[in-house]
Amino acid sequence: MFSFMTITRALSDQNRVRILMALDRRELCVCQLIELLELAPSTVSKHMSILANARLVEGRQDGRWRYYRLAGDDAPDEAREAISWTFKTLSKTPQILKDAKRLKDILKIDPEVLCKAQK
Amino acid sequence: MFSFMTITRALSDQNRVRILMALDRRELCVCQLIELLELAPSTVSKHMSILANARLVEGRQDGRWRYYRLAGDDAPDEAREAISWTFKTLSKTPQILKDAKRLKDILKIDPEVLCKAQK
DNA sequence: ACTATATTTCGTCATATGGCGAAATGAAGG
DNA sequence: CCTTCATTTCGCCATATGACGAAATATAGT
Repeated sequence: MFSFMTITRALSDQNRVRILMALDRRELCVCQLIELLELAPSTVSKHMSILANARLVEGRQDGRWRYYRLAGDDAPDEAREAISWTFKTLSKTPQILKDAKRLKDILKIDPEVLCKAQK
Repeated sequence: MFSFMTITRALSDQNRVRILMALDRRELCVCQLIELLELAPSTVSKHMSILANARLVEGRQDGRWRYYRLAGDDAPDEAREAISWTFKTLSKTPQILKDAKRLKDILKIDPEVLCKAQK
């Protein structure tokens, strides 16, 4: 029950759900998520720790950057099922389609440049 | 997206999830849920309105009593899928089994008597 | 080692949420 | 219509949550 509640509480914030959906079939670094959501770095970082704590995402360090991706096969069933329910439900919604479109542009920018531009 | 968030926010409270699970294959009146959760009537009532608003449960008036049951076929797919994910995930957990056991005893008591005893 | 910089942690604030009791509402029966 | 009583609504309080900026941390390159 505890891990279920951790998942539902993680999913109960719109920005975290948008992050989850943005990670569809690719990993993103924190500064790319900052750019997408237009939130402060510290806020996004907090969201990522909540999502990671619920085992919905996994982080990977690559040099100065930290990349996050959706939970893989090693994650608990509960988390993987939550992810597929979320995707099944939201893939075609306006907000998520809008984010996907915006992400296309963000991904064109070299992360190096993107991060610098954020200062 | 809005209705999805309404559902995840409804599911993000443990007492509401316990209520949902208690409604497995039967309807219950508010005073029975009060007895199960040991919360104030006003608190349970609020929880029910949040669950109903998310279309996870439906209410039915029967005399002085109001009965709630899980959303049926008329509910949106999102809600029905949320319910089945919840049941699939939690049916065998200690808290829910404990509640089911306690409910057996509560159901033995005539609602009329139960309500009076709560005053 | 020193500097630059991507991310996290910490402290703080405003708002949201869950809890209760008191009062309002609505249905049944005198 | 008046009372009873199950439930809801309202007002309040304590705590939780999401936001930010400043400071701390960690890594790459010099």
